[in-house]
Amino acid sequence: MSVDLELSPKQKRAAGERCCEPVVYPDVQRDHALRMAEVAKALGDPIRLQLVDVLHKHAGKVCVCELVPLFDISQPTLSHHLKKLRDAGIVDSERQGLWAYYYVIPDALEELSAWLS
Amino acid sequence: MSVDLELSPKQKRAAGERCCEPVVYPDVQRDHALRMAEVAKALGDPIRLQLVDVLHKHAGKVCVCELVPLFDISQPTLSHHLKKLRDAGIVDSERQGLWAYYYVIPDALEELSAWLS
DNA sequence: TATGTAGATAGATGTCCGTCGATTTGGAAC
DNA sequence: GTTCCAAATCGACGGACATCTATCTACATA
Repeated sequence: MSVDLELSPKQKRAAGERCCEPVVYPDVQRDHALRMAEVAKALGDPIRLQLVDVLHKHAGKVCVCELVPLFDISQPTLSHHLKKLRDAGIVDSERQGLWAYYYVIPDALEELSAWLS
Repeated sequence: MSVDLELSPKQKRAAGERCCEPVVYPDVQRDHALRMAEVAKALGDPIRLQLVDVLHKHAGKVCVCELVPLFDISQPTLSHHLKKLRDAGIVDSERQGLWAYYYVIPDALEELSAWLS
C-alpha cells in the first residue's frame, strides 16, 4: 500500500514531473515565421521604417529626390535602404524618365500585421 | 504679354516645378519610429519571432528548458536571443528555483501593431 | 556628339550579429 | 561542504550590415 509522500524536486523530476506544460511548435509555423521575420528585419532600421511611413502616408508614388533631403544620409545609402525594402517585398518602384517613384506594395505588411494582433 | 508655351523638363525644373508633391516628415515621428524599429529589429530573426509566438500562445509563463529543444541551437544561443527580446522590452522573465519562466509583456507589441494597421 | 542629371552599383571600412564551446552563477540535494 | 543542475555570461569567430566615396547607367538637353 502506497503512502502519500511529499516528493523532493529531484524526485519529482525523476518521476517525470515537468517545470511546466510541455511545449510543441508546429512545423507549419516555421516558414510562416521565416517570411514574417524577413519583413520585420527590413523594418528594423529607423530610416527604413520612416521611409515606409512616408511612402504610406503619401498614398501615391513618391520620387526619390524628395526622399533624400528628409534624412541625414547620402543618396547611395538611401538607395541601399530602398533596395532592402524592395528585396523584402515591402515596396516597389517605377521609373519615369530620370526620376524613380517608390510606393508601398498593398498588403505587403498584412501577414505581420495580422500576427501582431 | 506671356505666351502659354510648353516648357521643357529642364525649364520646368528651373522654374521650380517638382517631380512630385513636396514631402515633409514631422519630427514627432522620429523617436516614435526609433522605438518601433527597435521592436521590429528584435522580431527580425526567425528564432526570436518563433519564441514570441510560442510564449504568446502559451498565455502563461514558459520554462526555458521547454524552449531549448524546440530549436536547433545551443542553450547559450537561446539565452542570447531571450536577452535580446528582454532588452527590446518584448518579454520578461521570472525565476523560480532553478528554472526561469519567460512571458510576453502585455501590449509590448501594440505600438508597432497599431502602426502596421 | 557632348554635357548635365537622377538614381543605382561597386568597393572599402568599421561595427554589429548569430553562433559556438567553455566557464560562471546561484539554487537545491545529498 | 560537495555535488548536481538550469540558466546566464564570456570570448572568439565568421558573416552580415550601414555607411561612405567614387563610378557607372540611362535619359534628356543642347
